[in-house]
Order: sequence, then structure tokens, then C-alpha cells
Amino acid sequence: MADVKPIGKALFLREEELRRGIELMFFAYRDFTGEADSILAERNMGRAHHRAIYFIGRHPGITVSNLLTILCITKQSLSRVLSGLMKDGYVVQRLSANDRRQRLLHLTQAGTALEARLTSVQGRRFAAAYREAGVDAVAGFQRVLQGLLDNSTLHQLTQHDQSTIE
Amino acid sequence: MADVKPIGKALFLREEELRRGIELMFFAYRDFTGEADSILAERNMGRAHHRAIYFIGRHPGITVSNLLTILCITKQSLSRVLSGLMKDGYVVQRLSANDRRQRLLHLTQAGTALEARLTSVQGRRFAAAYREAGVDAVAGFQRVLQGLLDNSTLHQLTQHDQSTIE
DNA sequence: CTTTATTGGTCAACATGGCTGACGTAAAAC
DNA sequence: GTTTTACGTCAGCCATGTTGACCAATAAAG
Repeated sequence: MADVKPIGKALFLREEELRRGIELMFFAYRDFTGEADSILAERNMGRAHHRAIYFIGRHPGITVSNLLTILCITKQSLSRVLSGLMKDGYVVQRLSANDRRQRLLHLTQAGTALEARLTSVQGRRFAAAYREAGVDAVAGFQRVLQGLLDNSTLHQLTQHDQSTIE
Repeated sequence: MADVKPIGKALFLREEELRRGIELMFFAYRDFTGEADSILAERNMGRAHHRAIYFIGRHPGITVSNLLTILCITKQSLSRVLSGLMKDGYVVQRLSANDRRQRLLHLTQAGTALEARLTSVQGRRFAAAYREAGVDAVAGFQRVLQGLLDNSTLHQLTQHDQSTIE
């Protein structure tokens, strides 16, 4: 509301444009997660399990702490999910050699397979959307999404080094 | 995995590109909803209340049925949320003249005010992201998000007429 | 060596928001 | 007029987020 012109129509169009973005985010996120949710539901798992599997696959040997930093949920929420994943044989913990307090998280074969399946399903959707929209649109898409991030999230993502492997 | 070139590096880059999209969607959606969630939490409300308020504001006089079609949740989930919103004075029901089975939903003054506040917060984030990214990026953003939608959602959105007012 | 901080985990208790199934009531169909 | 359909509500279950208290192992600081 800082640099709004004193013209009724311009204001209206601006608001409509913003609402369009808000609504697209809602619907696209819902549909984007829908297929994976179905696969997970078959195995009595939810989106929380997916997130854990995804980021453990992405950062093998990640500590619980670092996973918490990525997910921004409480230790207890994650603990419940990890317990289930270990019980069901998707994730294993190994003790760290450096610091034996740390449990380093790894996917099992079953975990890797499930992660691949879920990522494949979501990747196909992205691949189709990217193909339809074109390269320039994809760049714009990523720029806008990046602009929607909190600063802390942005910093986290730009440090995409080996820091979680230790 | 249909039209993949038999080159290791190209495949890797493609997968990384898709994973970047998947992750950006996760983080951006979380941060995008975070501020509104905080405002809602102050009033003992959640994201479900927000969705209901948002779409009632968008389609004054919408029926419960039509709201269900938009949200894709069960009648019971919505009913619980609507009961709370009516109890707290954000929403009122009016009986339809045509079909007295229907309850037509409207925001109260408090509901309108809350909707405006929440939309303003999310709109500001979008406005900032749009400003940084530029007009072309915004177009690409919208094209890609649209491509991520289920067909049924896309059809629903392209029929943005008065059908919900009846 | 002792103290303190960090890391990881557990348990209890609670709220939100999905779900299913049972069940009214109003309108439509026969 | 009875049956069927449409619309909405209620009760209760489950997953997943929350807070707070607490414990154990280890690292770091004194």
C-alpha cells in the first residue's frame, strides 16, 4: 500500500492480480501434493513422512538437528515421524564417529525406493508444467517463488553445500 | 522419464531442476502462509478458517456445496469450520429464497475486516516478490503454477463467472 | 575433574483439520 | 403420498502440528 496510484481501476487490477497469485498458490500446492499424498496414504503415512524421507534422501547422513532446521517443526513432531519411519524400515540411524550423541539418518533400500517414486510423481508434474510453459516461464516461476521466501529460508537455501554431511 | 537423452549429465541437470522446483514450492508455500497463520493463531483459528473466509469473501452468497467444490474437503470438515466462524461472528448464513435447503454464506463486518487483513499480508508478500522479479517473471510464474493444476481445478478456475451466486 | 551446554530422545497433553458414518430436513421424482 | 435425492449437521477417529517436563550421553568450559 505504499506506492499506489490514486486511480480506482489501477488499484482494482492490482488487487485482482495479487488475489490471482494467492489463489494459484493454494490450488497448485494442493494439486501438486495430491498424488504423493495418495501413495503415502496407502502405506498409512502422511505428508510429514514424505518431507522427512525427501530431505534425508537429499542429505544422506543428516542429523536430526539439521533436519529440524530445514523443516521448521518441533523436535517432537519430527521424532514421532522418524520413529514410524524406522519402525517400518524406511530409515536407519547410524551413530556418528565424531559425536556419538548424533544419530545420522539414512534411507534404507525401501526408503530410497519410496523417495524415488514420490519424487518421480511430483517431478513428472513439474516436467509437464515446465514443458508447456517454456524455459523463460520457468525462470520467472523460480524467481517469484524465491521472492516469496522468508529471508531466513533464502539464506538456508543459498548455502546448499555439504554442511549437512559432516 | 519419456524423452530423456542418453547423456548422464543432462539427466542429472534435469533431475536437479525438478527437485529445485519441488523444494521451492515447499518452502515458498510454507513461508507464504506463515504470516497469516500467526494472525489466525491469535484468534484461535487455523488455515481452514482462512480458506473459508477467503472464498466466502470472494463469492458472497456462495452455498456450502459450492464452497465444498472449491475446497475439495469433506462436508463435515467444512461444517466444523463454518460453525466456529458463525459462533465467533465472522460469517452469517441466510436462507435461499429458491431452495430453502441451501444456506447462503456471507461475511459479517468482522469477517470482511479479517479477510482484508489476511489478504493484505499475503498480498504484500506477493507484491514484493512481483516487484523484484518483474512483469515477465510474474507471467511465467502464473503459467507454471497453472500447469501444475489438476485438469479439474483448471476447469473450475476458468469458469470464474457468477455461477456461485445463484 | 567438575560443571554447564548441547544433542537427541521420551512422555503427556492438547489443538487443528482431515476423514467416515449416521442422521436429520427440504425438495424433487414417481 | 411415498420414495429418493440434495443439503447440512453431529459424533467420533486419526495424523500431525504444538508446549512443557524430563532424562541420558557427550562435548566444552572452568
